[in-house]
Amino acid sequence: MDYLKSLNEPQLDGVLTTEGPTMIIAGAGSGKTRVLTYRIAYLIKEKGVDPFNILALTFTNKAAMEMRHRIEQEVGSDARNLWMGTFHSVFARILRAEAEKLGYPSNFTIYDTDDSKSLIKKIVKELGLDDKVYKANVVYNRISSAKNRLISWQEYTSNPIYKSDDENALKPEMGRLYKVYCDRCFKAGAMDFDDLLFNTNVLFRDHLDVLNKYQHKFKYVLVDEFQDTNISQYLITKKLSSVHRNIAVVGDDAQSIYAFRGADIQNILNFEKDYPELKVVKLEQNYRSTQNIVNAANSVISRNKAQLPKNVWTSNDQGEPIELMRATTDNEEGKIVASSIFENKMQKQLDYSEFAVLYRTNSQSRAIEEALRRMNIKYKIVGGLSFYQRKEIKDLICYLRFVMNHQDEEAFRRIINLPKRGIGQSTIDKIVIAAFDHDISIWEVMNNAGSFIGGRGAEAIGNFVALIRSLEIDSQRKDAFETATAVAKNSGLLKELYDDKTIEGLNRYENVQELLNAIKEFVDNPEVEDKSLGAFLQQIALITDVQNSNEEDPEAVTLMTIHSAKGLEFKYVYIVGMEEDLFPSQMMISTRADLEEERRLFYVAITRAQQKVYLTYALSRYRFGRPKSCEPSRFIEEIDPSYLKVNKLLSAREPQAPISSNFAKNLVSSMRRQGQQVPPKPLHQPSTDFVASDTSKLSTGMKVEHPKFGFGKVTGMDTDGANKKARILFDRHGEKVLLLSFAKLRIVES
DNA sequence: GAACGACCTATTTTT
DNA sequence: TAGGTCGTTC
Repeated sequence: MDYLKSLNEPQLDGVLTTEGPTMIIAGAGSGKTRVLTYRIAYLIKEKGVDPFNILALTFTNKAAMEMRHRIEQEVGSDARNLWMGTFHSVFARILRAEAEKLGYPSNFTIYDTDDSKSLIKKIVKELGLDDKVYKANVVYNRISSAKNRLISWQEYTSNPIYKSDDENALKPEMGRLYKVYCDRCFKAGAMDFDDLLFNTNVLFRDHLDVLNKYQHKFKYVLVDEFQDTNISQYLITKKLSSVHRNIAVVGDDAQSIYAFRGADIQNILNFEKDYPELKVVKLEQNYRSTQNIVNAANSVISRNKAQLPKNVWTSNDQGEPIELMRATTDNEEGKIVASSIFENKMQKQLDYSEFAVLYRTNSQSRAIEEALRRMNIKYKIVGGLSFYQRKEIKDLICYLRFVMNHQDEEAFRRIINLPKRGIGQSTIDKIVIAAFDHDISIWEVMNNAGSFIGGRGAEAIGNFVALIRSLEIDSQRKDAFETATAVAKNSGLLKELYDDKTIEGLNRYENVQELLNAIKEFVDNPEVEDKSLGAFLQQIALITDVQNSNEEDPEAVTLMTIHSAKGLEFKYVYIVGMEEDLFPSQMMISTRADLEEERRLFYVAITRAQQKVYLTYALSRYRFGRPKSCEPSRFIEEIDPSYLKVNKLLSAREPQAPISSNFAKNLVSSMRRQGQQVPPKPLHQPSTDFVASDTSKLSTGMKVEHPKFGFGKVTGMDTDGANKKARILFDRHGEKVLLLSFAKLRIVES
């Protein structure tokens, strides 16, 4: 029990209170993961609980992997039998075992967001609706939020409230879209991410024998990041733990930042009502940050009304105050941040990996990236396009999906003519229409292509069907790696990429090889029992994040949104774009009136830092193409001034621009009153490397450099209103990207 | 199917 | 401003 000695009293309480409902409120940096892992280790080692009877749920793959790793360190290979993973992966596993009860094939496909949206786009088109009114994004979000609240399409279409909501929003056909979308997914033998939870609820509601089985199996249920659960997830855990009632939830209401996708902070605020005998443990000691950081964070979050009472404190050093820096423009903000990072690294002898720059929106990364690049500081961006979203990867995966599930419509559309085999849009339309007319599946139509389609199309389809058939037979005899290799080779995908000798083509070929390597690793992993292609597909369908631990670079600064920073920590944290309407986001406040969630987001951002926080804002920022003058964020004012310092060393000279904001004026006068030295405004220096190019100087064939995309080639010109834009081809993740740009280019070669 | 011109749109994000 | 998309033309 040595491992328990390092814990403080409440942490120990959190570990030892194994029986009955427990809620662990874990402040930022309070050792939450530690308590969770030790709790599981304690159950297994000291209480002799079979790992098979423990269910531990997390939100992200990263969190699940980290916890599994740490538990393995404590309890060894026993941990293998733990039921631990993300909500989606655990319930996908259960659904796969019980799929037939819901009318799904056990090898059902999991649609990712791209699949779902492209299906919605098609449905909108097929129903003859206006795709500007029914935007795929909006429809998807509406359906998703209904599913997350466990509102089926039947309920949705019959409830007058939703109907009048949609009518008021001038989207009266939303219910119909919801229904058709569900029908199509079902026919395709596919579940989207939300279905994995929705259908688990259906399964447990309609099949009490199944519920009963899992209720008795899972004697101990643990939920991490509980503040992020939605209703659907909450009800599943509630049902599962209703027999043994050993449910432990761990979370921090102050860090609930996912309401926009259905997370309900009420789950954590009302947990006590569902479990009157609830034991509440509060982890309030912060081990991560300095006193200044903890206190500043507290002073901000205490303004929220909806929260559980707690007092986060630390016995760490007082540390340096939070430092506020002002820039005149967004580009200058980047420069200030870059040079501050450089100075700190040199003075304190730190690695660049100990710095993070956090922003509210992804678009803010541009200015920071440019500045870092100019100073030759390496950086990595978290988020963005993941490996599995790259075209060539998704192509191959869709092949694999279709081999496993011939009903998978999205996969079918993607691969039917890839590589080109003479099956054009008209043939595809014929297939889909025939399937619809005869109420049979697309696969059945293709199997009888002669009678439904005829002609040359039928022959091409016949070859395709034969290919898929032979691959299917392979998949029944061989493991995932052998099957995938056969698919890549026999489909002609690999050859097509191999024949492409351009740099991008080589890249794509390597990416496909990398995917095959990943499958090989999966097959060779002794812990994996089921080495079939289906098992592999199930696993990767739920991996969506880019985080690749072997890509760790100690010499790179991390750039990311605040959302993706959750759960991480850095010595130095720069929070940029501290401007009203940007952070807090104007949209968030005007459409959802949710200032409190924005404040929690700010809280999350500050509490990532171990040693020091910098806040920066610009007086002017490009937004939607136009420079816009900005007010400093209200969150700056909300920090107790005793933990805040205004930087004095930004520049030696007074700038020309007048102080434009009242807040800045007030700040300056209050500093003068307190006898502090007022910082001079920073000097604006126009960039010399990348100048806004006069498009008349550009012409087809020129090689240009873009600060973000690197080198590209001008392929032509484009008229956009009164402007001329250059059309430039860049290579991004192996995909060609056409950029229509008329600024920030450097001519490399005419 | 590339090239061209015209037009539209614009959070946060895990699974 | 950056970026996408779509119909028309060659």
